[in-house]
Amino acid sequence: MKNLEIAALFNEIADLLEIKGESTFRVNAYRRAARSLENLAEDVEAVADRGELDQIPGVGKSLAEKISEYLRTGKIGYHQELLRELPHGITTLMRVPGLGPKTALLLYEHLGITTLDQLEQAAREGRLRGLPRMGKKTEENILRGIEQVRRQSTRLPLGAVLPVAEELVAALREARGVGEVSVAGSLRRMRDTIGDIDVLVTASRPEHAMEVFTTHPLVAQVLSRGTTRSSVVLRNGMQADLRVVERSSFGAALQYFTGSKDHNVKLRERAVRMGLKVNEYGVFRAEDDRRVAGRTEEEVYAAVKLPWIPPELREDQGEIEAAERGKLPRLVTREDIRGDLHMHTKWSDGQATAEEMAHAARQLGYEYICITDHSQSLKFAGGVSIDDLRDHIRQVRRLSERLDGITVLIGSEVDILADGTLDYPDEVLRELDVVIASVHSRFRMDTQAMTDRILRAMRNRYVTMIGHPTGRLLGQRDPYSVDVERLVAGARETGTILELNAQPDRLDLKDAHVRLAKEHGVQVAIGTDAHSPAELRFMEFGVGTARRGWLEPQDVVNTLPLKKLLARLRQKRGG
DNA sequence: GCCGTTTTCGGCCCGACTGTTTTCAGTCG
Repeated sequence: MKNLEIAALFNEIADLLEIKGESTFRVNAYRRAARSLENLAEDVEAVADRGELDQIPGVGKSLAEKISEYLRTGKIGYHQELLRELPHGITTLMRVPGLGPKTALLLYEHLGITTLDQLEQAAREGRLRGLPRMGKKTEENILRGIEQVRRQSTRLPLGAVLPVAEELVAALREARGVGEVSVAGSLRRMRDTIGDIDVLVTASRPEHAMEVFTTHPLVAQVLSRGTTRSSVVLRNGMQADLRVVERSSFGAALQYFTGSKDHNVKLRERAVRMGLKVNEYGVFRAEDDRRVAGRTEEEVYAAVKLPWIPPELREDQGEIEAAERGKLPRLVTREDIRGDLHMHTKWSDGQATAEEMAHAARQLGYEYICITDHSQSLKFAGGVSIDDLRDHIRQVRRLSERLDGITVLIGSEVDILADGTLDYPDEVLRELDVVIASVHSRFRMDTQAMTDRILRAMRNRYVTMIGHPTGRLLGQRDPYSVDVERLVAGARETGTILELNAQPDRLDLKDAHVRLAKEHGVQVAIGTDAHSPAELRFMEFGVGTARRGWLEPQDVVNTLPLKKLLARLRQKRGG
């Protein structure tokens, strides 16, 4: 999969063009195409083979040609040309917050700086302050910025950020004079990773809200503090922004700062065509600047003749067109979820008993759960022997009889062995309600072998679903090399469900793949893979990702009531 | 460089904040 490699090259070309002072529109064209490639569910090579590169949003004739060139030669000539004018390292300077293309060029031309190390040294020696528009303060900011880049250059998983954001939101809700409070940005869109936290409030005393925010115990450093916006760095290294907006503009500001950028650009272009102007203060008539909307998001969308669009869809992936035609999906919600089919207990590497998990699930309002401990070969995770599994089956059946208000099913998360066979024989699998087949070993196979391996497991009639189908661990491990399109096609053929694993560092399948599954009529099961009662709450992250993949309740098997679920689970076995 | 209910040229978002300046450039979102 060369999607990310090409996206990175386009981003570097954009940086280089920006440093050269090229038209921002041209620069943005490269950035937009890069984002498109990052979000593409498909292998760009497959798109190229079909001759459909120019169908990718933001990719026209010129960029399609550059993509083909890269696929052919592993290089982009234009990129090489730019690198003959400017050194590669100069773009890394732009990763320092507050340091943009103009400053990068200045540093290079005057001091020959092309690396963070050189920049740090120059700043420490006080050599920056002699340059135009550079003072002592800028020097200090650059040093702090370098530290920030080194400490944490990547985005954090949604699951690590949401609790922190909720703490900030709670503190602001309690602050005197604060009215509305909402997170915005990628957090509100439930992206799998988050770059920074955006919070919006209305406040009768803005300075007090700013005080509460900038002095919160989670704050490590205040970057800026104004009357309408303040920025801080939190203890976890992440940046957080608070904006105070007028009540009459709250909806417009929320829409604006929720993004995504591409969604907003398209929305504003639509507004312009309708003789309107959309900004963070409201929707205005172009002719006389009269405000026609702004208090709520619904109002803003209505002003451009669209229904309200759920934040999870706002990625310019066809949602505006769907809204226009009244074809927005009725997205699945947490309340639609009736049970959780993937969790572990003390029988393998979990922390609680089956009964404790069942009680916790009942608290969440579930009708059913399924206990799915690891299979025998997964020794380090306490894999269950066949004899023990038979005992567990009896115990869970008794437990389910005994408990009121919830049904406990028994299953297993069975290893897919290197050759695609399973870690228990069929006569054991057939006694289980749910068989989740997962890859936990031999990650480094090539695409063909890995895909064949999983497809073989799918062809087993007792395999209900494939667990965490791509094996990624956000920020820790890349997905194993697998052809998701072939997996989806295989799932479709065999009637196998694909899991959307809701562990915050997995979220696997990811949003784009979830959508691909839906488009091919493949159903998904959202499972938490919980290893403790508390982790059952990870369902929220899974639902967020499902919504980003446009899933409706009927696309998710664990929205089914128990009877229908059992029928669905038996379907593949042929009754 | 892309894109099209203003279609093959001429748009493409724009306001807030900082640090330096003495009226604004650079950066960010």
